[in-house]
Amino acid sequence: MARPKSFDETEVLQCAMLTFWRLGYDATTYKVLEGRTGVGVRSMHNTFGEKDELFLRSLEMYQAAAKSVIDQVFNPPGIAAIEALFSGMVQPKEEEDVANAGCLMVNTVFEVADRPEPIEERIQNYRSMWKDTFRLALTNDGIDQAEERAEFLVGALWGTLSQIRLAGRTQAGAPMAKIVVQTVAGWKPSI
Amino acid sequence: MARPKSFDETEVLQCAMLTFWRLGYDATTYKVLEGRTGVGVRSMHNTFGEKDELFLRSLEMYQAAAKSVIDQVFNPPGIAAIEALFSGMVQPKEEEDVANAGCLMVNTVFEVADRPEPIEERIQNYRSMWKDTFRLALTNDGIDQAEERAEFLVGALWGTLSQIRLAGRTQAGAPMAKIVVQTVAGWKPSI
DNA sequence: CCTGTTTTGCATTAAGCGTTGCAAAACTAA
DNA sequence: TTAGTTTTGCAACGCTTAATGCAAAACAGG
Repeated sequence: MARPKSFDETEVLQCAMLTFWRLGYDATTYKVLEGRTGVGVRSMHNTFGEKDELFLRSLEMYQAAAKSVIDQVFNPPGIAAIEALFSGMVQPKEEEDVANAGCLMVNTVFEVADRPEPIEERIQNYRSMWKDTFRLALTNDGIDQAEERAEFLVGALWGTLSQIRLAGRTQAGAPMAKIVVQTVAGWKPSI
Repeated sequence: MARPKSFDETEVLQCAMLTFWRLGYDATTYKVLEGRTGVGVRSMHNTFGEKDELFLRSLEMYQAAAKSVIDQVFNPPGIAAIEALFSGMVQPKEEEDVANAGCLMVNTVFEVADRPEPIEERIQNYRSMWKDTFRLALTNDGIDQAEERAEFLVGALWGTLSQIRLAGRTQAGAPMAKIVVQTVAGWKPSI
């Protein structure tokens, strides 16, 4: 009935998400994405709309992936899952290309100063997801003060992810970058 | 003999430094600085040259200020000084305007992806300054493994500063931002 | 083949930023 | 006052990026 798209939409979206993750918001231009996906600027703009919409959809895809990891690791929810999460973040780094990109949401907080409402809302939602996960795991194992401790754990997680990206971005931090991967239980930003 | 400048050079430089610190590299345009200092774009460009030169001089001014703080706190150099440094970072926040800007050098690592040689060199130099400071303090008190422990302390300091800026930039981190100030022993970015 | 719809490529617009040219303004020293 | 030097304001240029208009190309279905 009409001319079909020459590319897979979710595939291109994933590439955009990974590029935002690795390169940051500013450095990820439609032109850069054209170079990575082979899809023309006009076509991407046609299907994804404005840049912020593409970015928002990238954040959503990122969160969905994180959620599926949570479902695996926190099954059942408990202290053991929390331990597995944090210990899973320290691993020898094999491939050079698997960089220490940290967390897309945390990076965004650092790099994007004035965040549009939908973006900020998504970040808060993501943070809540983690806090809820921790709280449930704590209460399931009968730990008290679950609320405060969940808050503490989110702070620990996000702070750690900050440090991971910092290490990956400084020459002096290179040695650390070789043993600490931003991996969340096997989930790496292979690009 | 000739028309004099209508502004104090170091005063404007300090304003630039604080603006880079608070708003980041990108958001600090000559236009923004004109709004803050009242000095015309052309005049600033005339005296400070290209933006990267102004930024480099800002980093130098920042480091000089940090060095004078070090000279005060680490006098004499020792474990007590290290304790004073870290405990000085946790203080109730009085003025709302004193934000959690973290550390200009650390922020730059996060925000500026491709850093020119002189900028990167300055950051490394700054890091070395802190490492040397810690090493001296440790050896002066007869602590062994001073080299590794100094490296550890720099990591702890920079990581903490990352978390401080992160907290200052998220709505969810606001409660933390109220008790953790980026103050390094009384040195605040009052702007 | 033909028709209708969508994609795609090219060019363009608009905005922001760093940077520079130029001439008028401002000031000091004689 | 005058001469000489520097600052300053205005405008413009070049560049990058986001976003859009438009017409040709590509395709599915009749």
